Amino acid sequence: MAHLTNCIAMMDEGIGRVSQIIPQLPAPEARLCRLMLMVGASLEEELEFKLKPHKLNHSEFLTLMILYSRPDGSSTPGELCEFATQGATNMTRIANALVKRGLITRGASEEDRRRVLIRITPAGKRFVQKMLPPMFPRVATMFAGFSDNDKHNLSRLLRKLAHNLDQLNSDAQP
Amino acid sequence: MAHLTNCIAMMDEGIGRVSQIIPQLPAPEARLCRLMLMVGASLEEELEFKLKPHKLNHSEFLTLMILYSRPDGSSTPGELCEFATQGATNMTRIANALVKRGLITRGASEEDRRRVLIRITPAGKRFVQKMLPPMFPRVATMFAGFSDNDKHNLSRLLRKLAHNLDQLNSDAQP
DNA sequence: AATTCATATTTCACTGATGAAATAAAAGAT
DNA sequence: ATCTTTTATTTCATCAGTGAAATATGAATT
Repeated sequence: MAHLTNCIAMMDEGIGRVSQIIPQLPAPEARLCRLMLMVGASLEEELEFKLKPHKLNHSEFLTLMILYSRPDGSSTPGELCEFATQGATNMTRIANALVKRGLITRGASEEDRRRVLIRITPAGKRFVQKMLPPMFPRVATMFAGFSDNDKHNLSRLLRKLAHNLDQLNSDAQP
Repeated sequence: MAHLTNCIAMMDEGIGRVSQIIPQLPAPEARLCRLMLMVGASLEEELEFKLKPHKLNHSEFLTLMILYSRPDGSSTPGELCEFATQGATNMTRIANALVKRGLITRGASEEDRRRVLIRITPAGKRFVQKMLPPMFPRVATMFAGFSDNDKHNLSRLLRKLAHNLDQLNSDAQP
């Protein structure tokens, strides 16, 4: 039963008590942080759960989806590293796995022959088109009871939060 | 520079193109999912980063904070497992680590002697009171530009999402 | 009192991810 | 032509987390 709801209730009480001991605590913001962390982790779990039957992990799925979403179905390891937030070593591994399953191909770029061109195969496209639709119902259920306004607002606020996080991280490495 | 913002822009275009190929895709919901995942992961990173200097990982910190936030400063492994979303094996390890550092103690419960009573020590309380305040500025910065209304809305929407996720997971194991 | 259940720990093994440094190949700069 | 930089891969070593099953102890049930 209601695991997240439980944890959230407990967190609410906890932060309430802590902010009595430490009044400088920015309690509403701390609550939002914890909420984001809990819900984010739960969502991550849910995703990995849906991917397991297809023998994909999050990074592999993300990489494949990036390629699928490209007009020409292709990219380079470097670019994929950035968007999938992975180190180069890992991207090599991910590509290895996807190549082995025939979902992508690796080839040398024409213009710059240091670069490797990664391209989704027809089989890769079919694979995505087959695995994606069964996820839709659960995704829709997650946002059951959200009005269009709610969705718009959540989107706006998450983007604002993302922007602030980028600021934080750019100040860190000058 | 703006890593998250970059990834988000790319995700927006990507989902736009995918939903042209697969019209049944619930695009706004899929965008919200990806946003949650990206921002959640970034927040997680930020937290681990702040914890590193104190040689704590997320679970250890969370466990310590739960104890700190209790009126009597105590709990049991079983309860901590639930709220920290950890297996029993792991909780034993976490407790070991915190005991070794003198932040908590382990003792047998009076009422039920199968149970172990875990209690934060005065040193543990001092530790928390010392490590917490330096985090406040960064937490506040994350929500810079959020009106009270924004915060209230974000909180409300995250809780609603959490509730829906709980539903999803309870339907799964009947 | 014997059996079953609940709680926590220990042992063991494994998986998964990670990443630094060395290597290779090609482009760009001097 | 040589040196430097960019890009990707390989090698190697680890680390972190995880978790199932066996063990130990005490409570609850019969």
